[in-house]
Amino acid sequence: MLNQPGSLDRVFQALADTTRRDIVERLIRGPASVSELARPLAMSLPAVMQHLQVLEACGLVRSEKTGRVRTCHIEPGVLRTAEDWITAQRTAWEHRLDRLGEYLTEHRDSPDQRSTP
Amino acid sequence: MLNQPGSLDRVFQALADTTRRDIVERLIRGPASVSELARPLAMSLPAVMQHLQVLEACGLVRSEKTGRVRTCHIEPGVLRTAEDWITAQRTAWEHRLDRLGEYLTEHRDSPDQRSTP
DNA sequence: AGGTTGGTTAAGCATGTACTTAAGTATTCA
DNA sequence: TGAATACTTAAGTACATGCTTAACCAACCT
Repeated sequence: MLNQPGSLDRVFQALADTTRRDIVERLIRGPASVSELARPLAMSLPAVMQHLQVLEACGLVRSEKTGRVRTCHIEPGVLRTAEDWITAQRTAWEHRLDRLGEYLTEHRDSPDQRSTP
Repeated sequence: MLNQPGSLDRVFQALADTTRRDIVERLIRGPASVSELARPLAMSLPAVMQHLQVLEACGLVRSEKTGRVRTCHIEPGVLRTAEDWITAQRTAWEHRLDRLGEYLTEHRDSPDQRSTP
């Protein structure tokens, strides 16, 4: 749908870090403030903020500040774009296997060897 | 199943690059040699080799050399591990929405405001 | 044998990533 | 008002990434 060219790059990049995936898993269970997110993580607050910026930059997380506390929550739609790409590949793979199977049963008795039909 | 701790890190990292996703999309349609993979890509052969090393390091791609040509093919199981993580998050999110919906209909007439039930 | 094809290794370079510490700025509470 | 809380900004560092070019090796072909 509304996918800029480098959009998948950023989403997969964001997910390629345990800390960031932990943050996503936490936010899936409900919104949280920055320091709530930081509490279980073994790193400084600024480091957590930088992870949050990565997650916001790719649209996985939104946040708004009220008073002095910033509350973060997920935007689950972006997870879909990543999931969709992977699913598309896997289903393409399975279709290929199906076609390969058809080919093999059709040519069951002719022993000609080609690399890939 | 057999997931080392940093395994998802490597898979998502591998997918976080357009060139590498292009290689995966190509290999989904069937095995290919290194130079077949390199042909449509606007970069040197060594650069392609390095991308292939990343894809092999995370188990997304296997390759074997016969004669002087190395043939690459996908290992679709690893795509599953990435897909599974994302799917798990999305379903957790949907369950949360369901629980939230139940809560709201049950307390439809009591206007007490809590942040997250 | 000698050249071409297909891949590999090594080294170097510019940028990006994942932190750190130190020093801010607003809010809220006592 | 003045201290504690909740972030924010800036700057610096160490290491990883994504390329490049140059040189090299091992089939194959003629």
